[in-house]
Amino acid sequence: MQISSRFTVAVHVLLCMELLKGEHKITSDLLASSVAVNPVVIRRLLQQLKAAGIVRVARGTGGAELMKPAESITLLDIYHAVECVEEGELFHFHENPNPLCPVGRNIHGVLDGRLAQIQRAMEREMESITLQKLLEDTREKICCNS
Amino acid sequence: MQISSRFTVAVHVLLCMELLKGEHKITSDLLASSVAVNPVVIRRLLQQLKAAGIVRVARGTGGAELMKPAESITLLDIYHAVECVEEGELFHFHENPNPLCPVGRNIHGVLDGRLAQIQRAMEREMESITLQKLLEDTREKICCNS
DNA sequence: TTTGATGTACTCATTAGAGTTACAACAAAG
DNA sequence: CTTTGTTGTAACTCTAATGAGTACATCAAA
Repeated sequence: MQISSRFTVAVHVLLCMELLKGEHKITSDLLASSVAVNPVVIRRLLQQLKAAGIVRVARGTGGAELMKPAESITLLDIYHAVECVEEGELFHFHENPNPLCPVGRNIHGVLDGRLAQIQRAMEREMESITLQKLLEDTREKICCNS
Repeated sequence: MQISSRFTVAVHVLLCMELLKGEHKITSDLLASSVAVNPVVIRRLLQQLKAAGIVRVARGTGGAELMKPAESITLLDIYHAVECVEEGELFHFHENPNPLCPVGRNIHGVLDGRLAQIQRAMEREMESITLQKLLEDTREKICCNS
């Protein structure tokens, strides 16, 4: 299975928030129109980002903004905020291997560490990419094609 | 979402094939009993591993075995064999960002490379782990607890 | 011809994701 | 204190992927 599109949508939304602030009030409708999904999907996503301390959302009056500087928000933070699965659980392990089989009895002991190692490699890479870098890349591209 | 348990089941199955050969004929029933799933699930999995050139399955008479030495089978090979998604598609990207928004217009250009970079990190780690290493780890553990 | 496997077509249940509608709760402006 | 424009959230549908299971035709070798 793939990692949910909530992740790429979340990055998209955060970029919008920083790049369009000033020009527009950042409402779920505006974000929904940029991403091209239903506004309710955006609102649900904003709730997850809020719970993770990444954004603030103004109820009533409307509008959302970052709660931290973009340099201190990494792709890993965003990933953890929007992915529902427990930390350290990228891989789905089959539950009840047969303890009577020498392999079934030991498969967890052999594999668990390896799987964690693979996941860590992915997370390290995510951690190395900040929202700030993506903002710079985006600004540069906007310059070229507008 | 998590990576399907087909992956860990596949690793389990391949370890069984090497460690139990000689002692038992490697049938889907035997493997199913060690993994604790339905034999049909195992047969379907073996078809995918066969298509990837990793195993040979004896129709009629029954029995399965590796087609390559365990040193030359990596976790990445197994992952590619059993995961249905296209190569390079760990992340699910939202399809139609709004080209009228400067962010929507550029989000693919900004993110695609980064996502590929993250996925490569994961795949490099998978590639570094061979079935042979896992076999050695398993033999060692079996020694200790039998 | 018997035997014990595999290969595969079905059906079914469960789960996660995503889309949509509807509406109560809310904050600020008038 | 009422209007206005939003957010927060419940309820529902739809789709796709996974996984479980049954049944049976196909097959190879004894």
